[in-house]
Amino acid sequence: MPPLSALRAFSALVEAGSVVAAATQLGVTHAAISQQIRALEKALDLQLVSRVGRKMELTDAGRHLAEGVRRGFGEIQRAVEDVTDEQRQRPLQISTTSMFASSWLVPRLGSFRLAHPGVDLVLDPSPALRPLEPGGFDAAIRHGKGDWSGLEVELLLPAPLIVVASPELLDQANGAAPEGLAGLPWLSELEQNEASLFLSRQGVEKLACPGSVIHLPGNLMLEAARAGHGLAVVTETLVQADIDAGRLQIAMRDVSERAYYLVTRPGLQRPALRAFCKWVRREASVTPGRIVAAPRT
Amino acid sequence: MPPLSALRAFSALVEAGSVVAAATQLGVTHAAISQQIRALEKALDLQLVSRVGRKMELTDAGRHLAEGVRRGFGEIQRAVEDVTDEQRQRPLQISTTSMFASSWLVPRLGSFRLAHPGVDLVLDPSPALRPLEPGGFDAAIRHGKGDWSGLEVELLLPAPLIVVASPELLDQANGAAPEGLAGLPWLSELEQNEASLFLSRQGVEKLACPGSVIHLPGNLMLEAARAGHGLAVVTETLVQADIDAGRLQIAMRDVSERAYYLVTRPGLQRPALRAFCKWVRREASVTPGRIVAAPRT
DNA sequence: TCCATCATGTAAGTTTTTCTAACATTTTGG
DNA sequence: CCAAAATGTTAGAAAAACTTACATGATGGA
Repeated sequence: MPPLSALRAFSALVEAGSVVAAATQLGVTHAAISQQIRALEKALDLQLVSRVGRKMELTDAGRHLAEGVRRGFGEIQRAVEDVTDEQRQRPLQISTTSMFASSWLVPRLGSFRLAHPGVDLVLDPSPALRPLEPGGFDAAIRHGKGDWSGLEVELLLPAPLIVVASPELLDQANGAAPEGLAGLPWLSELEQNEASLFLSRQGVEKLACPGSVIHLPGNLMLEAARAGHGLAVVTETLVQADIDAGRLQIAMRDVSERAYYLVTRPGLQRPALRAFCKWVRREASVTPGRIVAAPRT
Repeated sequence: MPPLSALRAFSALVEAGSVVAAATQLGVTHAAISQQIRALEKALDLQLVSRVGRKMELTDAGRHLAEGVRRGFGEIQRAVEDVTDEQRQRPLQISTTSMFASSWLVPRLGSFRLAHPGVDLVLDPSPALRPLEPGGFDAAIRHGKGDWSGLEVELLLPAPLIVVASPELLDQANGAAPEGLAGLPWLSELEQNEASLFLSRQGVEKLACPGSVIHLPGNLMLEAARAGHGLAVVTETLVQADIDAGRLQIAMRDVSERAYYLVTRPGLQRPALRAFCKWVRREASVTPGRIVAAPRT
């Protein structure tokens, strides 16, 4: 094994993109970095970077090594942070979709705070699956098919996508066959989320009349749907109560098998994260995704 | 971040289990280790090991840190080996079940060697999912439900378990209803494999008469089955040719959804491994698991 | 085209870290 | 209860990593 300090210098060089930047990052002079890189290349008997003019470029071997070393140091850094006091109290950062957050997670948070009073939570309702970097997000709850490679994926709730609207609106659409839906306005979230992909898969752009798509924030969409302002694509699990109460009716359903997944980094988890995952699992099993009757019998 | 050398000393200490052993492992004196551990604990302001007499014991924080650091250094070590061994051409080590190896993998290996002449393969037909440690196995092909956490899992071939026997034997058993099978001898592999778990799940020990289970090496089992020596539990995919040719007939089938999976470590893969995985994927898609007619129509 | 500027490469000397050697301390097994 | 074996501790030696200082080469604007 080559000296670790040389590997760290190399990792910093790749991350920072230049020798001086890497030096600043590690709090040393550029000469230190330069020497370490040279020593590393000599120790491995291998060229890692090649310079064309002022531009730095990685060789294939360099790229491979950089990626592995970055991961390795990341893992170590995370482990160190986990046991260090400052990070012990760092709040759990959970990334999730805004709809899941408002409809499922937030209403249950009281139970979590009761069970784990010492753990602070930060919910980040973001559209995309944020990278679970060290120091960043601890876990994510995502909607999809569970095919995220390189991550620990655990099924929480089966959540097929459905199209809902208020009963009045559907009656008005006369039968609510797919063709009948064409004339109705669509409610769509501002950001990309679990539903927008469904809309594009189904070719809703073509179905809907121009000007009949209303964009609005996710948390307001359900209210708009209940008020009869249009069709909304949602996950069945989250609007079960509305359906049962007759406030919303199912107009269409997706055939693909989608669900909410708990996504974490493989490997170690700090105690607070373990507690959160355990809690989410239990909450999800208490309220399993129910199988409802066929739409519009 | 504490000094990396201290972390490595700590990692070695945990791995080796004692200060002297760790010192030997790193090629230094015991004093060096002792000092590094002390420095690390001071830097983290945290107790990592606690001694009761001569016995060393890890604290909770120590255990957590040790695990993370071990993973991290492992990842780094692997990356380094990948780029240094690229010249040395360490052979790919593939762990798989003996039946899959003999019936599927080996017959296709010619195509792989043709496509990648420079890559040496080592097949290890072992019953259990070997740990994919750095320097050890690169990939495994396993039979199961794909629920291996912490590993990259990719479905290769749907492979339901079935019970087969020669047509003559089944005729003799008169109808081959599950009850009719009770009197027939069972063929079983010596080692644990994809079939033995099925046997125990189905309670075959009770079904079969005492003395009527023949244990033999996996590669001989199919021949024995063809020769009419007994019932064999196999994956459908691997005996499709025998069934089509009428040499074997299906007597029972498992209901659970099982398949062969390509299992790798998450993260980086060296070029030879990437090539192998790609090849396996293509081979598997060329010969997809066919859906056959119901058994014994 | 040329020169100022900026990023990097190199070498010698200094600082810092890490290791060893030697000795002290503690525990275990006979 | 003592010898052996493992660990803890310290001062000084060895090794490493870093800084300073200077050299080289590329870039871009005058």
